[in-house]
Amino acid sequence: MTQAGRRPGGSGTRAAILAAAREQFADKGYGGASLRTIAAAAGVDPGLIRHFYGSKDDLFAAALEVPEEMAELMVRALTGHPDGLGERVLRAYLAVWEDPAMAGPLLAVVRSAVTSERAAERLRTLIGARLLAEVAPHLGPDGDVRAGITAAHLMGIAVSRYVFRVEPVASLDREVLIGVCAPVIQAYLTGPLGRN
Amino acid sequence: MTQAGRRPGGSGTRAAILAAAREQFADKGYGGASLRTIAAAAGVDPGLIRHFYGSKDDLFAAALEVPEEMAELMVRALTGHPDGLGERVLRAYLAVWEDPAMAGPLLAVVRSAVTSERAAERLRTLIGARLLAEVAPHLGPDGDVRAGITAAHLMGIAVSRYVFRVEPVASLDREVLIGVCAPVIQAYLTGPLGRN
DNA sequence: CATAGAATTCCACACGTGTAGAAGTCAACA
DNA sequence: TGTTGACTTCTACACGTGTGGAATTCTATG
Repeated sequence: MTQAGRRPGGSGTRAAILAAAREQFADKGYGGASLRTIAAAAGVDPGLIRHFYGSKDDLFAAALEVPEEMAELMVRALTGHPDGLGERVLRAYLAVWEDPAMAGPLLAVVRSAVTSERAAERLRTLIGARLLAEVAPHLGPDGDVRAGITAAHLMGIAVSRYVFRVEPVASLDREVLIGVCAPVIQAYLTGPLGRN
Repeated sequence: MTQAGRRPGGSGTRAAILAAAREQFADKGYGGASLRTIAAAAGVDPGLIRHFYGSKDDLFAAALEVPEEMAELMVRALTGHPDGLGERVLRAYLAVWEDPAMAGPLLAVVRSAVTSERAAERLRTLIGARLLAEVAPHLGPDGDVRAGITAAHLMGIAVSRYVFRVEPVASLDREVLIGVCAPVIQAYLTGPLGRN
């Protein structure tokens, strides 16, 4: 078809590959996305993936490089004034999942974590090393339990709403969701812990 | 190696295949488990899978046939007296996930639902058709929101604790977990809904 | 005892996968 | 203006996949 050889002008091929990879990994997971499919989506020869990124694993690692910024956002929301903490955290969390640029890599991590141990480890670090380590100390004793259970609840919301799309949570109005869950998040983070 | 032909005596081959399939699907998902791997785990020729179950899809469907019984348990816990509802539900839920016979198929559904649309649909039916349909009416108006958000929270706990094994929830003492979360489940199901 | 059918093994096909390397073409710098 | 190196294409390999079917041996039914 097309002739071999370099194309004239700067060709954002490398970026196109990464974008396509993020998309494919996000909705098929590591195992489901193939290099040939990714290359096709990027309108590019499969060999270029190898040329730019080496192996599939390396490409995958590159595709997951974004969510640091997301952890930053969450940490900022979590380490503010205790007033309105629950609502602020929940809003920041939902905002992350509704911004395609950040939700993509997140979906990729989650969709892949069920199969690839590398992705699972990445997810654990994302939650554990960043959120827990930086936030737990601000929450007094039992801070790790507070942060951990909060993370579990938030993950349940994201998985139900954005990954598996289970009704009625998937199509629940965002403000209603916030109205119902924010007080619980607030309580998990700052209220009395459990029944006493 | 072994001669072809039927073996003497009743050989629980069919059951062995199903058991191996459940195990493999549970920890690799639909895509990750291969017929040859399943056959090897069952100590059986791959051809037998086709002979007994037809296609991989059919085998998968058979492997997911168990969780009806689990939905039954949850519904029974949910439709009892409102006193101690939260704790009762949470205990039943954790019991299901800690019983290998039921957690296996559940893990298979969750691990596969990220890739196979069939598994995702199954998960939605499991939660939607059974739990929601039978339980929501007992919870008054907003019953579907109550049940849906409760399901989301529970799913978050299971996913964190049993699928991704995110700390500290993964190794949290069960009684502590119940102590912290049961009141919230109770509130989601029967308490005032959200801030007013 | 004969015969139909179930259980089991093996072989083969067509396809998709990740990886590898060879060869061609252009850009940038000396 | 040459030459180096980055970019691009194609072809190929070795392997694993789900599926299909032929051949063999046993059980069960008549």
